[in-house]
Amino acid sequence: MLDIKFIREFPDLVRDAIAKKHLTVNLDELLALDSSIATKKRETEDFQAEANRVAKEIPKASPETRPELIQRGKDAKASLTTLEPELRELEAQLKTLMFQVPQIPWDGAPVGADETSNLETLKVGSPRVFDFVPLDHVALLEKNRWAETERVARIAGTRSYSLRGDLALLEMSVLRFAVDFMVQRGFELITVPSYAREEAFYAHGQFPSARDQVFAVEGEDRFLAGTAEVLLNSLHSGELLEETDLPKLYVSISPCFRAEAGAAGKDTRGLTRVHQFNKVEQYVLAPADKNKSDELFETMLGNSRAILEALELPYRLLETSTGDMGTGKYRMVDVESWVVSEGRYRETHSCSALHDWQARRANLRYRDSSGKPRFCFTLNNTALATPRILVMLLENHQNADGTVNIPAVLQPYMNKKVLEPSK
RNA sequence: GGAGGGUUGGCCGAGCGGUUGAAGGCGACAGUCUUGAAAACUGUAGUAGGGGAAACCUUACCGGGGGUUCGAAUCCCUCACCCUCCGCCA
Repeated sequence: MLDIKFIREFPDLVRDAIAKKHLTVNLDELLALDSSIATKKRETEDFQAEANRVAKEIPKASPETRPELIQRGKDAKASLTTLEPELRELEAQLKTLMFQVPQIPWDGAPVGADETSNLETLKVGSPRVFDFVPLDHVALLEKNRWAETERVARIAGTRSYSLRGDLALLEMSVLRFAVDFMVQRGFELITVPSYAREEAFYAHGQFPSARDQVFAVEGEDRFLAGTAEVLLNSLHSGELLEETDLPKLYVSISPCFRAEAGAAGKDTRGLTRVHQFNKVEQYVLAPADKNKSDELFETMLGNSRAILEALELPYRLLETSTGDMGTGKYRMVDVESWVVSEGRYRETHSCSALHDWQARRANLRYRDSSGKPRFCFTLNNTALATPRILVMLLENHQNADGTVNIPAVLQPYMNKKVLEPSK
């Protein structure tokens, strides 16, 4: 959500952002609604003032003048009973539109409709040259009996995964490694539920636009979160934090649920795209300072890069285009890691800065040094997500005999150097 | 699931139909005192809108939403959350 005052003052900037992000938001309607609300509000407030005035006089009034005053109060109220619902209706309409207005993307973002306009900015490490024919991760799973794909699919449906033996342990190890890594970098570990009320999804920005990506709990106002960010973003809703509390650096780990609507036929095999996965998430609540936000963005991106480097995986950075970054975002950099079997990089991390767009929705405020309440800036980034990262770990670190080497940083968690087949 | 009690400003807490945007305390800020700090004393200060050059005027907000009334923090309905007891349970 943007500040309505900002939209009034710079409608062209907003119009430009809508175009760059390839959205269809009726800004003219929004502005028209805004001005008719102003008019109606003034009218309503006049009657409210009259009603207040009368109500104040009545206790002091003589018995003779009282009936007349009460009648005036009744008249004012009668006008209000028609005006107030009209005003409420207009405000509801405005709110609907306000929820759709995007954050202004930064100047450096490539302008384009979708991911084809994303710009590769850095490549780290180079894809391994094999002296044998490498297997894809699904073949490695089968060969080593590390998964229970078919049986579990019968019970839970498609896009479900289940790991066995050393690979199940590796999943826990790599998650724990990522948590430890983030804690070492000064982030506080906080665990959160994987579900939340509708309100939190609006605050996060996923609702209303991407509602179809979210699983709903039947008969309840509860939805399964696709990321811990949904919960973290509402953690301080309604509070008035002190500037000295900021930035708040959180790392969280949670099961994440995604409906994957519209992805039918995509990545149907293996561990790349599943309905439930685990994610270690970085989330930062920052003061409303663009430079500070930029700085934190680099820090968070650096964390993800360091994790991938520790896992000895080649990766690249993509500066996400305006059409691909998402409505609320100021800037997004995707981190993609090398998938041997596909001969390409696939997204494993996504680093975003939203400035105050989310904070306005979630009502995240702090008192700045001058004592004035301000909306915070928010940022988030993946630290690590399984099982997708296992695809990269298996394929990149495989041996000719089908075994898989464990990266040095994970060996202490596994107490071994090579993943062994299950029986 | 059943039965009660609660939710008030940055925090704690009083108020339970009209003069309460809300006592009192803490914390914050400014000043007096002090070499400085503390203590003490004095003063300032809610949030979000609208109008105005300004002084200032005005509207809404006492968990969310709705209602009763000329008038609601106070009464009613509803939802959410918290606490206590009972039942069930990892």
